[in-house]
Amino acid sequence: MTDLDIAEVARRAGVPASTLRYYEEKGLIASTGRRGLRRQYDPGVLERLALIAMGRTAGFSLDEIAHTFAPDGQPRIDRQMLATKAEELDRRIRELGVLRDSLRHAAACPAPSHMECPTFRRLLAAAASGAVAVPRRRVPGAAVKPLVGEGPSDPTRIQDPTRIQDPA
Amino acid sequence: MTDLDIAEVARRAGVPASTLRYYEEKGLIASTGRRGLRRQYDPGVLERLALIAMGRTAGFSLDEIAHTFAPDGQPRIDRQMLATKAEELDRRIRELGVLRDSLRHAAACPAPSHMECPTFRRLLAAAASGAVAVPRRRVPGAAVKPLVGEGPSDPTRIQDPTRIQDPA
DNA sequence: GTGCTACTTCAAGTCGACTTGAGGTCAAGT
DNA sequence: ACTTGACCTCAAGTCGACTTGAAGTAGCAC
Repeated sequence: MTDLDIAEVARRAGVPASTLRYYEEKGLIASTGRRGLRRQYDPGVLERLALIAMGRTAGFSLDEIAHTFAPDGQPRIDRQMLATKAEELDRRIRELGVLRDSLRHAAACPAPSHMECPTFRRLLAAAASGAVAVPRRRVPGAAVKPLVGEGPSDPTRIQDPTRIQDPA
Repeated sequence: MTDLDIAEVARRAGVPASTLRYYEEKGLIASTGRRGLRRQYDPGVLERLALIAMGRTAGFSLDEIAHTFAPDGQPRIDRQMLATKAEELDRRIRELGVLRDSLRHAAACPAPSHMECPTFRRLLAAAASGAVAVPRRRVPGAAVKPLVGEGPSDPTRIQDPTRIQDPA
């Protein structure tokens, strides 16, 4: 048999064996059997792990990733969902671009205090205005909320209006 | 006095009051005093909160952000650190770009199974090869590791070689 | 002076993705 | 046969950034 030992899979995939057990528990991967106690894996698991890793960095949760695998194990990918995620990612990329520029500017700006630098303040305002949002407990690329359309409304309110405790 | 009540700050900054208390506890913000029990804040706290939000989305932890405020409360920003963070962000942005393209392709690709699509497999390989890494418990933009340079070495090994349990 | 209510404190809980530890098992080498 | 050592299971712990809940308090309207 060409099956791989869990240690071998761990080595090749660059993840600890404990993670493989965890993934198995979550239904993300499956072992082909045991040799003694030890899990054996089909080499194809490496591809699957790569897919999982990719999904993770794209901002999917393990549960979401699990759902993109059809019952038969083949990746049954919801194209609409992918497109949606791609858009979220795209938005996030642009946000981070603004941030990166802000950081670069702040690093180069000669103003003694950054708060006195108009450019920095402008970037700060942009960041605060909701153009940039911080994902709530989620991996990197994940977007936060649909960012409901706001008109040129109340400039005193920044960020997400849904999370207010006392709207009175 | 023009000080703001905690509820007002919460409303304007778009964060729950509990978060403000938490930030105060962590030393990120300070109240100017109390009216009765209630915290009062200088309006400048809004700017500071914006700064904090920006730092968060740039991938700083709250502790790191706290350090970028000098004891006197003025943002004393380490330019070198900013430049470093900007670079990390830049790298992350490029990674996410690859991911986004992968997702878009997968969404558009007519191949019945994505695993049979050469383009998808190529992107997958790129993702698995370490070109894209998933930040370990860290907010969005944070980079993971310096990604030590690898030559055209063993193509069977993917990801981070330092996290192996059983190197035997 | 009595409520109402939004605040207060402090401890504990939550979430996701794993990791760690204790105690046990088994294939292989000597 | 015995030892070794990497695997096994299962429960519990970790990390960061908050949130939640219980129990208490003070400003303001009446």
